[in-house]
Amino acid sequence: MQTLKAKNSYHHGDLHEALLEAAEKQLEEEGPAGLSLRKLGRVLGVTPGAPYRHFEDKDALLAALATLGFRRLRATMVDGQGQRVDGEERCRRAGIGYLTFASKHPELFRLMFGWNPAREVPELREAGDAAFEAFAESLRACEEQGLLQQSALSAGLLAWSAVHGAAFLMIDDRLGGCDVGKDPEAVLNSIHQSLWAGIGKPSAH
Amino acid sequence: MQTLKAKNSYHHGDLHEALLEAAEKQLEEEGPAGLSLRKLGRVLGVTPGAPYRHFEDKDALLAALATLGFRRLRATMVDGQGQRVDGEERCRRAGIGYLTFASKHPELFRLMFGWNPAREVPELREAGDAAFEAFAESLRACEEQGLLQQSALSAGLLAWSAVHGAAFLMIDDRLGGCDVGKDPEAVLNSIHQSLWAGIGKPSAH
DNA sequence: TGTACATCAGTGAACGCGCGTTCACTGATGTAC
DNA sequence: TGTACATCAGTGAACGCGCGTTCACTGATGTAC
Repeated sequence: MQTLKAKNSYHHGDLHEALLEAAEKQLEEEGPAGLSLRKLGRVLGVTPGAPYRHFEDKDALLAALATLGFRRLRATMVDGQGQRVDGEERCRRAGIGYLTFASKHPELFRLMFGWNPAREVPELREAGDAAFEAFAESLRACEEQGLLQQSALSAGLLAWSAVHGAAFLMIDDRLGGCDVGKDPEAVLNSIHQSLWAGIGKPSAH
Repeated sequence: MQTLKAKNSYHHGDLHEALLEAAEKQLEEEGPAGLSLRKLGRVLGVTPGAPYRHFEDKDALLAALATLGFRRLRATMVDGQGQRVDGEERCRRAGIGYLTFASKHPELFRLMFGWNPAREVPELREAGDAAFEAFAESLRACEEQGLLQQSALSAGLLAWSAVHGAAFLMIDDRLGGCDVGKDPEAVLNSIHQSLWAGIGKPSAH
């Protein structure tokens, strides 16, 4: 078994991993249109055919990249949540994780959500659903603690929509008019606050 | 002056408009990767060079398309709002307009928000800002009527985020787990309800 | 420990493709008189 | 109303490009004995 690149050999060592890394870099730097298998090969010092030993075609690479992204998004949210804090704080932290991920990897984030592979890739959808689950869990924690005035499902629709939308508006640089900047935590705190208390005057209801 | 296609002539009549229409159709049917100037020419029965009489390059066409999309999005929201209804109902209707637009023109919607032209196109950004303004106006109406418990700006961040996020989740078909379907009005009503009243128990605050 | 051999991950050359864009051109249109 | 002419919106051919993908191949790797 070898994990490092073998010297004096045209074997790369771990081209599979290297391709994914380089693809992410290329995606972030040049956008989806700038991502090509040939360029990847060039960057890694490998011939154009080499990637096909590791991915069936370009779509498969893209799907793997998106899947990986979802897993990292989930991890970012889960790791941030903690176990010893109450539900509301868990939600807040999950939201911050979400926005932080989006602002650090905007193109990957767009790929994950905007792109659909030509053929179905079950693990991709599963990874996406699992990411949403991390969010849903924090809401169910709230529900169990009696913090919600509605079902976790219904609150989740709004909460996820809000965080997801804020992520896009942030990376598209459309939050100029609002007084929060592009700082994930600031954006999330504003949203969280309004979300929790509602925007309407209580008296009106 | 002529508005109809001249017969027995290679002059198209209104190639500019026809290009935009065909481009939108191509975009919706085959996604952004399937949109090419050459194919547009082919579809319209015109040589590959012809489009360059009307658009400097491909980016310019795309920018024009996105600009047009923002104007229509704004119109959809404004037309739906009405003048004789109260602020909250105006918000609701603007939101429905937003979601309806996204679900009818998902690829255009993605182009409008996800794509950034290589060079700055002022009218594009203006059109985008104007669309947001339609939203903001309905919130200011609420503010004037004393319906909000916070500034229209701060409520607007959440409201816009929520509607924007819901639009993306809807067109990406990620709302399967939530009990609303893909119907714009149903999705918006759920969001609207939670948004207005808040998701947290009042007692907790 | 040494050797024979199957497997694996690369090579390198080639394929066909569709694309964006340019350019000298020409026929149609609209205008000035 | 008729004519000369400038402008305009097309033509058609060509350019170079980078791409995805295939394929027969070969050198390196790891394993069975």
